[in-house]
Amino acid sequence: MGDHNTDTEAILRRALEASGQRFTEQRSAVFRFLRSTESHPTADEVFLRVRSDVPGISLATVYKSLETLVGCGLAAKLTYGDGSARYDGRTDDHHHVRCLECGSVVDLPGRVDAHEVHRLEASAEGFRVTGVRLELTGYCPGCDTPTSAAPA
Amino acid sequence: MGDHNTDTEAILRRALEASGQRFTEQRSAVFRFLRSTESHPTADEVFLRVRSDVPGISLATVYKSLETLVGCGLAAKLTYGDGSARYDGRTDDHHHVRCLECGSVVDLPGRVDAHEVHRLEASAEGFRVTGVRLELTGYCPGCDTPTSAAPA
DNA sequence: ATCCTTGCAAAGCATTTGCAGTCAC
DNA sequence: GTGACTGCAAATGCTTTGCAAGGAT
Repeated sequence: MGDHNTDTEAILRRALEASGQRFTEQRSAVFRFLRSTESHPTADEVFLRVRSDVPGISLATVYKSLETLVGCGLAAKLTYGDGSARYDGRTDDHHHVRCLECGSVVDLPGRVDAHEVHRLEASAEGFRVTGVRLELTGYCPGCDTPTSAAPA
Repeated sequence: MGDHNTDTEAILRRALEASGQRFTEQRSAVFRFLRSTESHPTADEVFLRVRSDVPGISLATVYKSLETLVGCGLAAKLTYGDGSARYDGRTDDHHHVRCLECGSVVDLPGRVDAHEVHRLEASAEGFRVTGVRLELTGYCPGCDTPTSAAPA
């Protein structure tokens, strides 16, 4: 059946090799953590967490590793207007809901209809469209309380 | 028929007054420029351009004015992972296409079907959804050349 | 007259970079 | 052995902030 950690490592090795880059403990730990969580962590959160696997790792290396993973197509970078970027270990096409209060980002199970996307693409005259990004915004269960951010 | 500049100024005055803020030449110039362009300028671009109307204006004031406009609902802030935020004077719900090469952002005429959005909202369990953001990415006519960013 | 805004300069923060030592291949 | 990677610290670039002077109501 294949060991999960072994698979993950093999995926990383293959992707790195394909672009002439080297497999390192640091990159591996960052990749493993990203794959293991659905929390869309910031670089700093990855740093804090990965320190338990690779004690001496530096924040700069975490940034570099994340950038490498994004470059290999093994992770995605999510940017909102709220301070730091977040990273997503899921590489399949999917959407997110984001809480405007606490900033948490959650995966959506559904996907926007491809026909709709094509229709919009057709109106993007002159552009060669290569991607779509869709994001819902609102308030998560924990933040949607009478005391915080009451509806208009 | 209504004078366009007068209308724009009245809109701003009303919105500012509603939130206890004051009408100033600087805010007016920033708002006027944002309304007059479809280029989704960065704060710095707004600054450079608005200097011809208000010679002594500072970059800090441009940032503050933009923030004020966003707060009043008279502008929107667009954030991508590429350096600086961009500002949009259109406040109606619409989508964008963004060039991955040069960073230009263009308005899309169409809108994603509301039923599709509701379907996705339904899958965002626990969240109270208040907004959608959809963005196409790709290469604009000027950047989509054989020499730059050849397809895979 | 009140107190919101401005402009300036300094601070803040996330991210990137230069470089010497180290490690993967 | 070679060239890529790491860790450190300094640098960068966008944005925000503190404060005194100026301006809107």
